[in-house]
Amino acid sequence: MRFMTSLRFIDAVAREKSIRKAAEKLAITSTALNRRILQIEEEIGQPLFERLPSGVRLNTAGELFVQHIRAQQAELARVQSQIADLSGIRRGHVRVACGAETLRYFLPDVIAGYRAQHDAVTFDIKRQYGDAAEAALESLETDLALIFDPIRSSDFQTMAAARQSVYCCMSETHELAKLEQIRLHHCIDVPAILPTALSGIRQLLNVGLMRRNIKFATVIETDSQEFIHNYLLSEQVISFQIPIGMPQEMVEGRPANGMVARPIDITDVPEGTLHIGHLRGRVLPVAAAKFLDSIVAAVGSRFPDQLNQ
Amino acid sequence: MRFMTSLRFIDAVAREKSIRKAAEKLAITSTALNRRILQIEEEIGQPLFERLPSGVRLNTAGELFVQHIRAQQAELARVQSQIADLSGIRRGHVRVACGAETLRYFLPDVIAGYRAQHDAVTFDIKRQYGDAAEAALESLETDLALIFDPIRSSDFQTMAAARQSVYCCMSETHELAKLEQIRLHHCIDVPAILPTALSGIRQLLNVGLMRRNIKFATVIETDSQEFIHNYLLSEQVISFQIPIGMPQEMVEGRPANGMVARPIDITDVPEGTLHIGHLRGRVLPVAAAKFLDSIVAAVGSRFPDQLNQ
DNA sequence: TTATAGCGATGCGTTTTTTGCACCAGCCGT
DNA sequence: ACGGCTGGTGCAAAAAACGCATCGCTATAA
Repeated sequence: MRFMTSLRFIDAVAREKSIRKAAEKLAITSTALNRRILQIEEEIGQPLFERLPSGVRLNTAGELFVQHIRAQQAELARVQSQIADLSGIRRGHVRVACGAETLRYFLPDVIAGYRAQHDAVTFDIKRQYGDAAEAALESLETDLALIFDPIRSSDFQTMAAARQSVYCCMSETHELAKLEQIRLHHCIDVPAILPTALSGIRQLLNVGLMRRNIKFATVIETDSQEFIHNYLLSEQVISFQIPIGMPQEMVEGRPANGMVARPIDITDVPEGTLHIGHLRGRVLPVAAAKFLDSIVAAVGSRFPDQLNQ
Repeated sequence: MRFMTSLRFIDAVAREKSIRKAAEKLAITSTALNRRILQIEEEIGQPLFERLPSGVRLNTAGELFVQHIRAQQAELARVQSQIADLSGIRRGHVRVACGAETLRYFLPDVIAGYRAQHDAVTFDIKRQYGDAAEAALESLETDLALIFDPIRSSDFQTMAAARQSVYCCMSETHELAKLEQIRLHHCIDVPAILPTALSGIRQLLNVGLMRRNIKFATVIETDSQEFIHNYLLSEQVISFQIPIGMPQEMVEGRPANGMVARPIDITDVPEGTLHIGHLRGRVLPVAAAKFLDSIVAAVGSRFPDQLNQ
């Protein structure tokens, strides 16, 4: 979009906090970029950036203006999507921020289902922890977020929610696999591989551990579910997951790919909530709104007991 | 604002329904304007205008896009005003649509009071009947509206309201001036000068006339309050007005400039409501918001019995 | 202290974009 | 059939944007 160029440039400089760096990313020279910015500042009537020896930084006016630019970009995207929609071709682009839990089985499934009907819609999936996802929503970098506990900002509008209890995962040959249900005291000094402290699952676990004053023998801490998944088969360790992050047969207690899952007593580790929603007050582009409908429907069919708004 | 040029042009063409006419207004050639539009249409991916032999007309996509352009312009104005505001100088521009009633005494008074404090704020006052004012709000051509009955659109957000009963105005030498209160049957066949059928006052009068099956001897029908005002002194005719359209002493029954006002029994002619507000959901520019505060305060002090929201 | 490297700003010649003129094709009412 | 209106197009001139070289400044390192 030609008429957005200057605005996009300002946004880029605001992000990079440097004209030269932004210019490089935008594939133009710093002088051209610099002059565009000077020109806009002149039109506004006052500077938008503070000039520091190490680069630039938004001043108060700049903050306001950049906020406007981002809102404007999101609005334009929405209108474009709406226009594309009425010509029959449902094309568009959806940006999703989600945690590792939904990334593994749930999202690929829902997206594949959606794209089977609307193959002109493209996706941008970003794995982000709760607060980063919320920040991305607020800066309009993302349209939808799937966050597993906790929600901090009141600007998050939940469109669907699912209660999720924590399961203990391990190789089917693991000692604890013989139990129907796991209590935390079973896990004392059992070698465990845990997600990082930022993850919602980890935070729920911590609640239980603190309450009962229990410690795992934490072998590895990682933010890679891929790694956890593979490692469970290489050593007799336990790990933790919520239903939406597991294949259906594992949730039902049967082994899958050599692994099994056993529920943890909820008196030991409380349930968490998976929140699915967007920035409060935002009107989503058509594609994003329709895709959100798909997600809500998918959550509803996988967890029919849940109350969705 | 350089980056808005193309958008402003499209808006102009949409208004003029002709590229050549719009080009003339914008002081450029039609070819330049034509090419800008073709370019944007190409970027959007589909035409925004239908080409007719007599000019152009927005198609559905164009409607959506122009709506976006106007919202975007209003938003930009708001942000600019906000930026200007934080640099201390409260400058800005406020666009008001109002009926004839508030135009005479009320608005000049409030605006003068406001400008005494903020002389960098400029005003654009448009006299418009109710539905035209509401349309102007919706197309973002105006910021505030003061409408005297009835409100049709649910997109109008009332920020202050005042109940207003109708008064009968006449020369102080008029026969009816001797009465304390006027009943409609007093006015049978009395020569009267009336506002046009679009005015709120006229509509309230019609209610009473229909109910009692009474007719005035309508001498003149006009939309000019100025004319009515002057004519009352030239011939023994009656006219009608609401308190906000009269000087204080007239409301209290004393003569002003050779004229007096007498209340009409509200069982004959119902009270109406003066609505002051803006487009629902719209965030007003700083100047407009502050000025609205002034209006609300002024209404509150003139009509202290009224319930303002 | 000097040297250096990084930053944004600016003068100037070049390239790209936009504009205006002249003109075309189509439609409408007379 | 005509004149008058519409939007669209080829081409040359005007204007804007761009890239290069360079300046002044500051922070960091030697």
